[in-house]
Amino acid sequence: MSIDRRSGCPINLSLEVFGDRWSLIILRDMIFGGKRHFRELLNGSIEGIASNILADRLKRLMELGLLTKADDPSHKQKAIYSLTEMAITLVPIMAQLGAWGRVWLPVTEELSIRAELLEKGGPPLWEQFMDELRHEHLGAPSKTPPGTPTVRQQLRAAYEAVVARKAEATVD
Amino acid sequence: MSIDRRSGCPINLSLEVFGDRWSLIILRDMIFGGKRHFRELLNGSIEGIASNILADRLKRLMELGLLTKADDPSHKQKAIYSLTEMAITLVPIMAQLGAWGRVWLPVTEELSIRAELLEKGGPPLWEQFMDELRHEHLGAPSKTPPGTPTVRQQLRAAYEAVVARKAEATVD
DNA sequence: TGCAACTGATTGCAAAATGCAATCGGATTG
DNA sequence: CAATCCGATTGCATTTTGCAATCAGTTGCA
Repeated sequence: MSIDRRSGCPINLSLEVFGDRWSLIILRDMIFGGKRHFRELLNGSIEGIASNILADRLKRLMELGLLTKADDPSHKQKAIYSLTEMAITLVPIMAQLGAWGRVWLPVTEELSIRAELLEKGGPPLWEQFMDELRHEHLGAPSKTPPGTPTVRQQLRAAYEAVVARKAEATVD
Repeated sequence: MSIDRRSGCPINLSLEVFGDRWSLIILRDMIFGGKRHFRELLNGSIEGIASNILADRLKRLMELGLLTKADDPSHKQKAIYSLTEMAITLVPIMAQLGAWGRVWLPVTEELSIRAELLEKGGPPLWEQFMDELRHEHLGAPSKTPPGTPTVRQQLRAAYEAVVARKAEATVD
């Protein structure tokens, strides 16, 4: 289930990592949704992944070096998954993918608001977000000045603003 | 074979477009390799796609609006495939994918030199390249000043420089 | 005129991946 | 001590993929 090296082209090799239906969805939920546990990923995502596929992909992503697994100290049978630096540096790719999809595909407003925020913020915001992820997942010291709202807070606020506005619009 | 809208998330929808093993490879060969005919794509790529898969993906990419097909006036049964604007704007994604793969995956130098050039050139070079692609595939007037070396020429020159250096190194 | 080579595909078939539902043993909660 | 939650695993039907062979129409050349 590891890489089979169809060719040494970077685009081909990248595709061998997440050129399937689920790997990038799982990483999206971990990066943007903050999901760390099996059940969160299983029930939390809109798309509804099957548990056997999830188990298989988590294993595969660990073998490829994108995730690590550790025991959750608070709960003996709970495992906590962490992003590695390799996975965290996917943020710019996710941002570009989101920006492209927003332009060309029938995205829904609630779900594309995050992509819009990331697009507007540009590389500086991506860097801040990666810094936060390194802090959460790798225990690295955060470089962002205290008091700055986190990117995840901004993402959540933007999402809820859209939902609230939509609810209001249906009342009118 | 069209999009099934598992969810309206931009990343999910993007994955439904090219979250398979071949679609992005075909687009890569058209964008970077300048391939326009069935046989060029079939025999030209390093990875070796099967003809039925190629036919299926070309059809699918046309249905999704990423490619168009036209008769080649010089040859009654030759078809010429063109990139649409939707496909041309994948260049930044390709660049980011290449940059990521170059850092984290066992790429070969000959095949990653293009990714390196695109990374070093940054967004201005991507824009120039997209402009050239619009000229080639959509018949748009080119905005790049005359005399400027095309990006494809630069890509080719960089590739051949690596190959030549490697050949020399084995002689020494 | 004849024929080989080339054009964009199509067909048949085996193997692999996917999706779904049910289930597992251990841990925790009430 | 029963119910629930934990990260998975199993069995099975469906779908997708990969490979080899083949297709009919077109072209170049003798």
